[in-house]
Amino acid sequence: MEYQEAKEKFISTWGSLGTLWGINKAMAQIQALLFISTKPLSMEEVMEELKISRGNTSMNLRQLMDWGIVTKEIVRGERKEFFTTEKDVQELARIVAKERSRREIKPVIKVLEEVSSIKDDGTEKTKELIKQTKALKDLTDDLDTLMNKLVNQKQNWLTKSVFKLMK
Amino acid sequence: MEYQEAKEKFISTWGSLGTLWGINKAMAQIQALLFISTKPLSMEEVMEELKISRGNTSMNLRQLMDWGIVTKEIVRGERKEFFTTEKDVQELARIVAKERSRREIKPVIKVLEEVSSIKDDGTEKTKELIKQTKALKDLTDDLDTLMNKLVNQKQNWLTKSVFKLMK
DNA sequence: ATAAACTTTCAATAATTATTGAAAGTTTAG
DNA sequence: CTAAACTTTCAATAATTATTGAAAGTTTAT
Repeated sequence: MEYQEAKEKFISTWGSLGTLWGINKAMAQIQALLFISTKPLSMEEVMEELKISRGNTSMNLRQLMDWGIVTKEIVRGERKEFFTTEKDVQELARIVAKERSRREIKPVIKVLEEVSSIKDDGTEKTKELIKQTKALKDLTDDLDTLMNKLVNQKQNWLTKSVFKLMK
Repeated sequence: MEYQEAKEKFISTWGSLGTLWGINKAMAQIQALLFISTKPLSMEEVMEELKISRGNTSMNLRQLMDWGIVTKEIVRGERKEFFTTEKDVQELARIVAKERSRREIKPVIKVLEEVSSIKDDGTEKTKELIKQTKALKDLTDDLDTLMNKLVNQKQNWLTKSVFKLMK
């Protein structure tokens, strides 16, 4: 496999995987492109490489910046803006985990708390609703805590954690 | 909040959360409905409760069965089929984690392996592609391993794991 | 201040994904 | 075997989500 083919394969795979880590295709592809680039890229270059419109590029770069995954670079002597992504995969994973916890998991925990604390009217169906949503809330809470714990240990947290759990 | 409102809130929240665990809205809603039901439900009942068509119900129940989350129940004296979902949240999480690993993570690892093992032609960009996809592959591998380890410990695995990592 | 270089916004449109419903298929009872 | 009861399939359609491109906005150089 040649460089160009490998590059395209990587970008498209990573793009379609976007859903797995909760972002859309274009966003994931832009991030992938920056991730294997040896230098910061301009909007023009991103558009060109991925064959997407200026508007799309602009919006998705903004979202990536909102997530904290991509940052603007100033290149001296250049008028236009350049972009880079976090290059350390561990740091990347840490950012993604934190953001997903904040954006998706925390709000769900809140709803589960509300639902599971309705008044027990003594009926079987109410008891079941309370019991099951409570269990789900506890599980979600635990998963969220675990994720945040994992992710807050700097340096090789994953490897360390895997090792710990193997014992 | 009354039972009916709480129920609807739970089903719709869980439905919109579907993406987080990788399934679609209707699938997630059906699962949610079964999850808080005190008895197996027929297709008719599911359609009725969620206001969705027969075809949609049939297809999504099938998918849930493919995932191993929902099972058919035979109720004596009844011609039609009834459905139940796994009621234990830990077991549920275990099934979901395993399926996502198999369906989504493993295939990505395979692509990352292919891409990261292209011939190093000595250019900077090829080196960068190899280095970064390799790092991503290792991370994904670690996450997958961790997830499977977590999930294969029966009984309170999550609580135990959280505890372990707190030390 | 003006104009060029560049970025953002957003209504229109395209692409994708989910849903319907009716026809075809299957199973069971008699 | 036949008919009723039930389920599945799938082409058509609806709903949702992503993308475009051009106008409006911003910044910088002179």
